[in-house]
Amino acid sequence: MVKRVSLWDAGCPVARALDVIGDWWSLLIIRDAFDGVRRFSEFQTGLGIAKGMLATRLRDLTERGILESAPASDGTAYREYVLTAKGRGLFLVMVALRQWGEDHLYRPDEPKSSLVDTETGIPVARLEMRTEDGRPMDWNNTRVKKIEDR
Amino acid sequence: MVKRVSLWDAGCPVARALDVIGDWWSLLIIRDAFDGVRRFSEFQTGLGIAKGMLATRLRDLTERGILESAPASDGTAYREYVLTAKGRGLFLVMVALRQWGEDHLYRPDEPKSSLVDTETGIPVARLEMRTEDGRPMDWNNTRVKKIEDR
DNA sequence: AATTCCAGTTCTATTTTGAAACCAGAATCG
DNA sequence: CGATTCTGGTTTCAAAATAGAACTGGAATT
Repeated sequence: MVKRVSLWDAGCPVARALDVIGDWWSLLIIRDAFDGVRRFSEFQTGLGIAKGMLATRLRDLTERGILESAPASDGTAYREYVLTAKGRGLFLVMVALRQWGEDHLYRPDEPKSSLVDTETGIPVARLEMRTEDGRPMDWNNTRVKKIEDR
Repeated sequence: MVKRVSLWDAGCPVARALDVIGDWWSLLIIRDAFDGVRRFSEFQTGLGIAKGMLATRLRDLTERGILESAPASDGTAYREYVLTAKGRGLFLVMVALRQWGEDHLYRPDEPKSSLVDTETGIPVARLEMRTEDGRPMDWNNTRVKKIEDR
């Protein structure tokens, strides 16, 4: 069927994640889902995606357990797509992408949106990496440790 | 005539980020770069990517300031590709993807690799989101605030 | 000097995508 | 109620991206 390369079996969690949500549209659909978009037509007009693409993406994301379809909340007989727990788990990925985008992809004079606490309006702090015992950590102090199974 | 869609101008940092690194191969190349891969042939055999694809991806990533090409460190006349500061800024995206992948894409009995401190071997802690004043935060407590500039 | 290695480019066949036309069932209008 | 529009797709087709193989030319190795 799909001749496109997959690195699922390489055993790298990053490769697996990209296998699931690494195509062009998936993360944008998920971003919109985090923003409260639920209906086919909302995704379609909001993203400017072709309907055929959207249909297959929504189906794939649903099959993969990232979205699920539920009866529409407005009482109509239609259905809507909402994030599952697994899908909501991608929020930190979105935040990381957002922070990187804000840092590197805006001219200084360009207006930016920002992510804030709904109640207080206080912005989200930068994500940071620490060891499990709480010490700050830097990318060049890390390595990937293969765990032999069992 | 049919241009591939770009959401750069939507003003969303996530959309911009995906515009730059959102295609199928880029993040995998960047992942390998974080793992110390530098040479064309290393990327190529490591990823199983077609040479033509790799060549255009490396060019694009270089043009976009994520990689830069430098004289080879082994003394030969070849060149190698290394992450710029902007590229290294994607580390948290990788960590977020990795943690999500570990959480949701492995069967319980499957071996996983993990990211640890080079010195101590202590694993990296889970990323978490906090407000700037240090209170933990959840995805459903956030909203995107548009900033009108100037 | 001949051979192999490296980093590509070029070519072609196959997939994927984007856009538009079409469609059936649900909802809305008059 | 019947006619019309809305919703959520599917089908169709051309254009673009991709995988893979063959080819290239300079660098390194023998």
